[in-house]
Amino acid sequence: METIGPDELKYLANAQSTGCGIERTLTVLDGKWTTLIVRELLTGPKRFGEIRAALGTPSAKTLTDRLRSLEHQAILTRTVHAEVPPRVVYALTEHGTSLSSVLHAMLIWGEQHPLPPERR
Amino acid sequence: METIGPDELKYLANAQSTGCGIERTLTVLDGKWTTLIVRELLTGPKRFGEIRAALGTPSAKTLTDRLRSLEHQAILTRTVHAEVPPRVVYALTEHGTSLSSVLHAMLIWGEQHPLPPERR
DNA sequence: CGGGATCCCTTCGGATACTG
DNA sequence: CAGTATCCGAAGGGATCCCG
Repeated sequence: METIGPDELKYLANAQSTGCGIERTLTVLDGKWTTLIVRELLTGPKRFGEIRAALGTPSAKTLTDRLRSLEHQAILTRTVHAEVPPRVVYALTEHGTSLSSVLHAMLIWGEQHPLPPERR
Repeated sequence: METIGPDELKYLANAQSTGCGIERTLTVLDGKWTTLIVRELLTGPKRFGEIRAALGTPSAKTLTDRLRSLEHQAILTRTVHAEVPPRVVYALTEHGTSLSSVLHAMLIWGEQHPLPPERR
């Protein structure tokens, strides 16, 4: 259950010769917060403030930058409700939701492997 | 085949409340090159120069930094062969090899999702 | 409330030169 | 060959102030 089978390994081996889908995934999941934003939205659409609070309050600028990036890549949508005060809701697209497979793999790995003595 | 099932989703939902294994995985797979290094070594131990060439020749300093980081986290081992010229071989530990599940998920996702019109 | 505009500091990562 | 040492520019990300 830990590692993948021989077939998948061969698949990975082959991938390294090509442009490699891994690099594409890394491009999308770039930056310190991106992955966590996606994780947050997997449970449903959320407002700017909700996302911010859930992640440990990164700076507004940083969060805005990341959200814009994901929006441009069609990972999520941004909806502004013309109210006072304004309400902005972010929701994953189908494209973004499909990232759940990657996040799930990360979650499983992280849980099964406690941090080693040293880091960095 | 795209997304995960309802059970796994619920699992992810729960995870966001906790410290979250995802963050641990992100800590390990930090930086621009780390993930690619692991991918490279999944096919077997390799020398410094081999890794460098395979990744598109990052600077020696950068690669050294990443390799040291992974070594400290017990993701890989570094073996120096006392020869002239020296030969240094990097190999994944069992711990490192187990990351293949994560890399595999990334590979699949990247292949199934061509880059959107815009990036960043 | 959800930003936009600035300013600023830290970190990442590349370039170059040198060494065991 | 596989580094180490040093310098450096670019980008990431935080803090603060202001606005619709």
